[in-house]
Amino acid sequence: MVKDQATEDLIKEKAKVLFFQKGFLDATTQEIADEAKVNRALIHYYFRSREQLLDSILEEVVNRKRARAKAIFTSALSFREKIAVYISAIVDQGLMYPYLENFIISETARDPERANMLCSPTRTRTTELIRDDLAAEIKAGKLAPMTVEHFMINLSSMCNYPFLAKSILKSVHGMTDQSYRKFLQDRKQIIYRAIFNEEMPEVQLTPELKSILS
Amino acid sequence: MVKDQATEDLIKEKAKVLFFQKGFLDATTQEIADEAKVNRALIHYYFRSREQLLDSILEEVVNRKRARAKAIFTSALSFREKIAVYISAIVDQGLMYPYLENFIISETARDPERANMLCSPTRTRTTELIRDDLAAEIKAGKLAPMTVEHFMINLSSMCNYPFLAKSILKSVHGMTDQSYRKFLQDRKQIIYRAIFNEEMPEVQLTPELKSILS
DNA sequence: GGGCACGTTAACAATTTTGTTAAACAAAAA
DNA sequence: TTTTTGTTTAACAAAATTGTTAACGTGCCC
Repeated sequence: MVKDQATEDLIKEKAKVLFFQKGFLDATTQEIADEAKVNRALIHYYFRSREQLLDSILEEVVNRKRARAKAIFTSALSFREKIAVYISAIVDQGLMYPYLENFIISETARDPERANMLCSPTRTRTTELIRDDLAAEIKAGKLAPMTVEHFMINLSSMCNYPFLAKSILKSVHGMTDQSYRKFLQDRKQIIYRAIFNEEMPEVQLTPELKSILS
Repeated sequence: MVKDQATEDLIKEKAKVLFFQKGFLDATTQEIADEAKVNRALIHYYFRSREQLLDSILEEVVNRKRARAKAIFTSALSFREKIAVYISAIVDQGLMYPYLENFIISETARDPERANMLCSPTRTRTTELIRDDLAAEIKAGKLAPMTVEHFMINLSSMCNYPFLAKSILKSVHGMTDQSYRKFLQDRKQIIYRAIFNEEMPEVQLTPELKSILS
């Protein structure tokens, strides 16, 4: 024997390519196996069922998102710099994995239990990491009063929705792939301005942040 | 003979209940037939295939959205009032049909051709209806400069995303159904303020608008 | 080398799902 | 009453999909 973990990782990796990059959200076990060039039975051997493979992928990707958010929001940056980096990270991630959000949305909609599983109370809540910073901004009169929940959702709405609605946007505004990507790049500034009403600062990333965001 | 159009409408109607309200986005033809209490073959008799039933539903719902938007944006209201009404209409629609956006997003992602079909160049583009108003606001210095595309997407992102991410939101912030609905009501003001940086006005709807939005 | 442990494969079984069809049926027209 | 037209039904066929299993292969330890 020589493969072991390697095969399991390969299957997961190729499944993610199908789901997140090729957008084939209802890929069958056969299609996943083909993509990984392995026998379909191996998927069951390693993951028991298609469902559990999806669970495993969903959990991994959500944890990864959480880890990135945590790294950003516990960094030494100023509040507004953190938000700038966060926006940029989400948009960049969307450009790299265009259907990742579709996957998360559609899987949690299909079975809301999954959302609970992923957000157990013991996990770090991103909202808690910015609650005080946000309150300070508001108290200083630099931001219209709102709860941290509304703030976070304004933020993630504007970052994520354009990826979810990709085909509609492209149709409605007659965009090519090229101009769609340009549009998303522009959005980084647009989103920041929509939130803070000022220009987005250039942020110098620490090596640590750089590596976790790559 | 007595049914005809009635049966066809019934099937479509019940399918929409399944998709938009119960959130069963991958309902089978059998499940649709059960919901409508008709024989499954009738679905094929009237709609030929499951796919064409979905097409028909998707087209209807997108046209309906477009018609509402057009009614709002061609009304006699001021620009900011129009936006206030638009926000309110979208959120209310989401409360009524919680999975309608999920349906649109997942169907257009599954087959981007559909998005083209729905947004043919001959259709009225909502963006065109507000382009001039928006330019005037910006010129008057009442709004940060941005293209009408970014403006519209900021708007629809903040309105629609909270419905798409419903289960995640509820998990992350520990919301009940009750508090989730309250949260969405609050968002109307929050979204308006995020865009215009001022309180949302009370708008008196004309009877015509009232009827098309009901 | 022989046996062990694990990975891999092909074949099979079971289920689900879509789409078709021929017959039954019901109302209106002739 | 018979015919005609369009609707509804049950039964069937075909395809797709998931999960299981028994056999096979391959390296490794003794």
